[in-house]
Amino acid sequence: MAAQTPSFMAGVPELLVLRLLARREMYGYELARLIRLVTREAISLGENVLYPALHSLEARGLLRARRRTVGGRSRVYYAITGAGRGRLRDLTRQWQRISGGVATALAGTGP
Amino acid sequence: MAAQTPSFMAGVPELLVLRLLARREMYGYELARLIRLVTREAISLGENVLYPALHSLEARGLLRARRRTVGGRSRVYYAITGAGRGRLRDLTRQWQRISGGVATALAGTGP
DNA sequence: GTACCATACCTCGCGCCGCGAGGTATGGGA
DNA sequence: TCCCATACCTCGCGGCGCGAGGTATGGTAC
Repeated sequence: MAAQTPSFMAGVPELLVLRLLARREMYGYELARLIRLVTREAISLGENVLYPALHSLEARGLLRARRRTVGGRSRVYYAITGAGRGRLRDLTRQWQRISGGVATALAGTGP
Repeated sequence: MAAQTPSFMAGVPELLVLRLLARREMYGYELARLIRLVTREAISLGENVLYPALHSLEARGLLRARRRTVGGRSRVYYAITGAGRGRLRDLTRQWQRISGGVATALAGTGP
């Protein structure tokens, strides 16, 4: 098990993307910046992580994509679907269970 | 990206094992039960996860293993090393950063 | 007008790691 | 004798983050 640089990041991009798109439609680059902002720099998703994630989510029917041109710039806007919202609920529950469990374990007595 | 059943578990076994062994020496089977107990059933590590993790941690010098026979049963006891404690500090910091970031993002306004 | 940076999108491949599925051996109670 | 809890183990799949790279355009500075 256990990498030199263990991630704790598995599944997090999917969760954050769904969560932010549940508020409003956005495009990739915007999402990347917002994630840094909303996590107070704690989490920064590279575009090599973000774009494949968006494509996968779209292919699975959790997002819908449409290309728009705004101010001479072509952007791909993503919106969450009904299935996406269901998935978001599941992931949120799972995240809270796991992170709660770890928090409890870390809080135990000892150094 | 994104599996059907996304884990949120990456790195967690390593973190929990180091944390519990920082309290006292233990053997694998005992660890498995204690993790379920200490996380209030939120996290359950299968032995297919736990044993490879222990072997990897030992190979990397973060744990020390010794075989003991107790009550007619042969057990492999693991103890954390100095390097292991350093690693535990790093992992704990990383975990708090990531999980804090996610919590902040999830807490944002809107469903 | 051309150099440069921010914007905005993309792909390939590596390597890690959880996890399902399976296996072995022993002690003790029904 | 059967069966369960204890106690250890391995193999292989598949997902996914991430490093490293690539393309194209608009606006600003020199």
